[in-house]
Amino acid sequence: MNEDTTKSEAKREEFAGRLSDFAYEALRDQLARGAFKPGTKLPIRTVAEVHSVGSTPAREAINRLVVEGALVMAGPKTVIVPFLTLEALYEITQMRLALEGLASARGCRTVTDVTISKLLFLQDKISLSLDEKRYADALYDNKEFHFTIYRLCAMPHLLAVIENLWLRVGSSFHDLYPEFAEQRYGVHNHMMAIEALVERDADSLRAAVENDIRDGFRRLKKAALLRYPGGAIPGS
Amino acid sequence: MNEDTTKSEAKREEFAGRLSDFAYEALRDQLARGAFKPGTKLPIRTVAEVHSVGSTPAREAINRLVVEGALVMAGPKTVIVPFLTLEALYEITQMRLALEGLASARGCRTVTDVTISKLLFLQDKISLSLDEKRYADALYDNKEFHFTIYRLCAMPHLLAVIENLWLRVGSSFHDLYPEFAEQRYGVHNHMMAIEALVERDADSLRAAVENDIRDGFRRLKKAALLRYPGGAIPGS
DNA sequence: CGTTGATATTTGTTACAACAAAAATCACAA
DNA sequence: TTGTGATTTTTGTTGTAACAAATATCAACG
Repeated sequence: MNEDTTKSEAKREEFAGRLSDFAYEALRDQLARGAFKPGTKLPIRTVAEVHSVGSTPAREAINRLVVEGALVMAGPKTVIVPFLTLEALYEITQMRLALEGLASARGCRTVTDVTISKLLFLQDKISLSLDEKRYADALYDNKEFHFTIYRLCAMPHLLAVIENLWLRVGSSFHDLYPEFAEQRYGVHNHMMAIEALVERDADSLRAAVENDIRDGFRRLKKAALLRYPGGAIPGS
Repeated sequence: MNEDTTKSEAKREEFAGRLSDFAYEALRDQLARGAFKPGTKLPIRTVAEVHSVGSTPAREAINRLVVEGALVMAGPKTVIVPFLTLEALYEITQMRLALEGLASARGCRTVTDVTISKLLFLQDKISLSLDEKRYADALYDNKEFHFTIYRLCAMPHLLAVIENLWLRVGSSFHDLYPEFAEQRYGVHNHMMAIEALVERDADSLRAAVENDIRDGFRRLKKAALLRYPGGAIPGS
């Protein structure tokens, strides 16, 4: 655990539902935001105390994230935030290309004007966030942009798998925002995607989405190599 | 639970490792084999008793399978073996086409003669099993055939996701063996795949694998519709 | 200064019990 | 027979404690 994990007893008290879900969502959001440095250990009792839940819900939340691949076991009794090797990042990127390409191509024909308006609105927000160097906001709306497209295909199981892939790479963004986002990443690809949607051109849409994913991979790779000059990011 | 779940205290006693893992593997193998009828309820205490473990490991095993999508929640307190709707089956098939196509195309160039021999051997076993109507054995070796190809690409994360997709459709095979396997399903596609590997032709290999997946989907659909004439298999 | 080995601490695992909520049962009425 | 409502049973959730195993600590030694 690290400095970012402040006791959130207040939030927990107003949370309706299972404590396991509360702990899971709290941890997952932190991971997606890159709040943890790769390698950070997450012991049950610490997670339990930080989020003001018993050890059973804490254990359950951690286990779930391990099953989803968002956390990994570094020993028989140690769960850590994963270091993503370049190989692993590449694999996940290949899966993203295949599945997000599929989702966007499938959804293209069902697009409506309100969706296109929403995408334009989101793209404006992203640009503004980048201008003001609010990288976390930009990343959040970037995700919303993508999933607004993917939701068009109405394939919930596919969506769930894609969401899982995003979660897995999320933890790699720790402290990489500036380098990652510096060059207005994605703006051009996003506009291409919107144009493809306007024209109901599934092939163009898929191409734009794939370009965006490849672009993101290159940028993330570059930013990571800048921080871990050894070559590959160690671990897995 | 049903007739197939006999107390397996003996196996549990000789099992080294966490009881959660023991319970998980036991349940998962039953699911993959289609041992449960869709809709079967799996209460914690029952699973615990059947596999001779406490309720904590049983709960953990069930939760893990729910996260993996192999079991689903039918109510706030009820976990069941999922009914697979035609829509869900179609979605998973689309993902399989994308990911297993990716894996086979990537692995094609690294194939060796020993792998090809293994595939020929497996295909012989499959044919023999079908001759003798040992459908479960045929299905087992069919899986081994596919994953022998997929392992060639050396992408463990991709493999894990594919394995998960197989697990999710596994439970739909309950009592469908005869209809599903009757027409020597897959023989031709498998031979095409082997020939493509011999020629190191990635495109042909991908095509053969995709054909096999589509064929399986059609057969499963036909067999399921035969049993649930209403149209779609209800639930999710 | 680095290694090794023993000791102390931390940590995951599991069983269990109490509680609240959901699901099943059953009787009764339409 | 069917729907409905109350009652009984089942079931998931959570906290806790005991245990064993792994990890961290630290001192002695090369």
